Amino acid sequence: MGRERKFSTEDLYHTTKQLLLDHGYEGFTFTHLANQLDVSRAAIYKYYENKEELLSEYMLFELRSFIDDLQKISKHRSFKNQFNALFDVIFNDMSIYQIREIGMQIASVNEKVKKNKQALDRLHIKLYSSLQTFIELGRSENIIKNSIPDNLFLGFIFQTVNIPNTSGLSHQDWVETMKEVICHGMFNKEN
Amino acid sequence: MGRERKFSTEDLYHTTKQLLLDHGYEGFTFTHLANQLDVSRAAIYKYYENKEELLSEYMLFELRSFIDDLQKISKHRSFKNQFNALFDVIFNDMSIYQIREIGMQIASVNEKVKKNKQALDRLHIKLYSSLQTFIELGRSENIIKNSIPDNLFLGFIFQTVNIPNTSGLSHQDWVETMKEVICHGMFNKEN
DNA sequence: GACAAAAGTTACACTTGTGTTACTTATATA
DNA sequence: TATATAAGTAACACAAGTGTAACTTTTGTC
Repeated sequence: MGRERKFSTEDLYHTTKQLLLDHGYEGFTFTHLANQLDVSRAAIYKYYENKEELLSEYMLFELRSFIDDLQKISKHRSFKNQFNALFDVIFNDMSIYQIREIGMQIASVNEKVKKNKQALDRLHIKLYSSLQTFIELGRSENIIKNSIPDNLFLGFIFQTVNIPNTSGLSHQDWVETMKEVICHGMFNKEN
Repeated sequence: MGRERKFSTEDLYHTTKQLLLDHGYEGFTFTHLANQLDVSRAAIYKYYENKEELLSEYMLFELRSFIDDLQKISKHRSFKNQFNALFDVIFNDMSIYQIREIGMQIASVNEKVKKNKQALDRLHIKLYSSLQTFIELGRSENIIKNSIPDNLFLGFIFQTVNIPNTSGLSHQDWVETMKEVICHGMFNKEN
């Protein structure tokens, strides 16, 4: 019972993401959010005590769905296939890396937020260990260079997502060139 | 004449940079800045009409000194030497890329800010054309792969700066590994 | 020593955002 | 159809940031 909602959780998360990417953590306000959703600000307080609570819940959602996508990668047997699948996941939604950085700014203003942040930490470890097995596969297949530390390998892959494609290349060509660079570098072989 | 200043422009820029990196563009306030500098907020208004004016002036300073550093690179003859020098410049101050992104958010609130932003645009073009000749040298020496667009080449180099070094490697080793990856990729040759 | 000028402060009016309370509106179901 | 209940709003008190005007403090120079 009760009346129909004017905005779904999906609406809310979508708008939240947009506002975070446009204005950053400190620029994100309930006032903006309510205006975008075309509801009163107080309506949002029916569901979340404050901005930290909303953002931590949103981050949990975002990280969970990203990990879900990542898990599917392990279904591929060879490292090469997993590598290609990873790129598909990352380039499917190019904002995970930025969003994750924003998530770290959330202050633990109450117990619920504290718990959400702990849950985020646990998910983060899960994410990392999921990627760890991916890297180990690459090392056992003797594909990844031994001189490269794990976090450099991951950092490189995740940072490439943030390079804006202003080259005129199609998305597909762009991603392929990116892969080529990550695998074999930007210099010709003899150098 | 007049009394001694409590804070230098250098102090101000240094604190500005720190606040920008810590709180982002929307989190940067005159109130914070004044507190950090241990002066009254009104004192800052003696020199800058508003936050946009201060930030655009700061950005000009930052970009100018970066371009100065870059210009020195062209003194090296070979592409390889220029490439190494570029890395030294970029890793000397790892925040340029982030700062530049923040600079784009400045609103043209008055004529002075408008002019500063135009000056920033011109400097940005100067920066890009300076890097352009660097890339052209690399292409003419047949070192850079033809398949790689200019902006991907530059994007890769500038994004690597943002990868946090949590590997335990020394700064020097980290930078060297980074170079290796950019030049020849993360995969072993046979793959 | 007086005084111009630069540097700094205090205080005020204003704007934007927060969190809460008391209220109204809509709807499933008993 | 009445009614419990969930959804939504309006309004208030408060906090933080902005921009400005009137003031005081310091210092070099005549």
